Amino acid sequence: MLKQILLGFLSYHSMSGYDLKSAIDLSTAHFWHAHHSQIYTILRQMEQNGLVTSQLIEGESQPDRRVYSLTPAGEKELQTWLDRPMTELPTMKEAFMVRMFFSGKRDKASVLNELRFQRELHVQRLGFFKMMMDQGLQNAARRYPNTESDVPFWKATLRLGEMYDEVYIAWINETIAGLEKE
Amino acid sequence: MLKQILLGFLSYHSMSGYDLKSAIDLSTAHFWHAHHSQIYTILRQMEQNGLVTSQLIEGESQPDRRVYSLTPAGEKELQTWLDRPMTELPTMKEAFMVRMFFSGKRDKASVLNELRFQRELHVQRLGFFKMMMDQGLQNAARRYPNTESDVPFWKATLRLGEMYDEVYIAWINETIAGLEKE
DNA sequence: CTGAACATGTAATTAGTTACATGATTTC
DNA sequence: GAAATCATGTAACTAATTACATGTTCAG
Repeated sequence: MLKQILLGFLSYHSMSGYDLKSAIDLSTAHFWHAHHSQIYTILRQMEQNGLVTSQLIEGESQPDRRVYSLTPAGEKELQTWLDRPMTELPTMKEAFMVRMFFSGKRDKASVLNELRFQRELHVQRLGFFKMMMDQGLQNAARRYPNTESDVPFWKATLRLGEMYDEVYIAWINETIAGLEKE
Repeated sequence: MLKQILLGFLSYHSMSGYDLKSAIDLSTAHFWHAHHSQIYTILRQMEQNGLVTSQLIEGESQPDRRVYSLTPAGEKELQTWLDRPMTELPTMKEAFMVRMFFSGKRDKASVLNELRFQRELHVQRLGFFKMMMDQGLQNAARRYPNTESDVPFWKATLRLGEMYDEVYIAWINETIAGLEKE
């Protein structure tokens, strides 16, 4: 999956591993994140497979950068993947639910604390999503050409982030209320 | 994470890898699933580390079963994990959002089809959640002793599944409407 | 007689995380 | 003078997926 993300970003324009890491952190991280180590590794791999090419750009005062560009093969790979619709439910991995599932014998107060802490984290991220919705997206779109048609889709993924955190917060409130009245 | 799930289920009562796989499919799969190959591998691993013990039970007409039980060390491991609250947001991996994010240049009709297909899948799963909420949970709790205090937590994770699918369906409707009016 | 359910495993591969490793420049 | 940002990589390890492999019983 990370391969597709890198191909996708490189289809907007050429960039370095560092740039890709920043782009991911600012946009896809809430539904798919990556460590820089994995990004650099996969970029090298894709280069060997002819999906991207790289060019080392020497910086005088800044560190050198290795800038990657899509090859026609890489572009085709991305298109092929996009053209094959997903026909299953995406699988989730939600560590917090695992904890909740097995919390029946835990001290109730500490479960409540953990829930409140999680709620705070979701509230914070929700704020970030709202801020991005207002400002971040416009800036991103202006920076690069030919991304007008992408904006509604970027916005849609952000919107799910918002809705998800809202529902998660509602779920925490409901769960806290349920535990307290027992 | 799967290790904790296996420890958690074994804390209810002893069971085989096959049983664990079924239990996961019926309960935690929507927030954490596992293939049988991984389950069997981790059980062996945990046995070597002294967290569980196993006993081969020969079946005359049925195949042999290897039944695993928690050791005191395993129980302690589970408790230690439960007692250390989660202080970060759980990381998500949502392949469908990756597709959406990069769908700006796709044929609009095929994106709409994919969205409608996903909606159908969520509607189906939502039905399953509602059914489990009504019937499944009671049966599960009755089957095993000392799980009364766990029921509200099982229910809570199911409830999040419900809420999540509901919000996902709402998001799909919103997204389809947005794309259609463009 | 066909498929589902029962039942368990290994091997190969891919993906992802954590740790190790370095070093300049800019901002507070 | 310290911390953040820029910038790239490798190594070790853990986790997860896919494929290979086998065999019985029961229901329709």
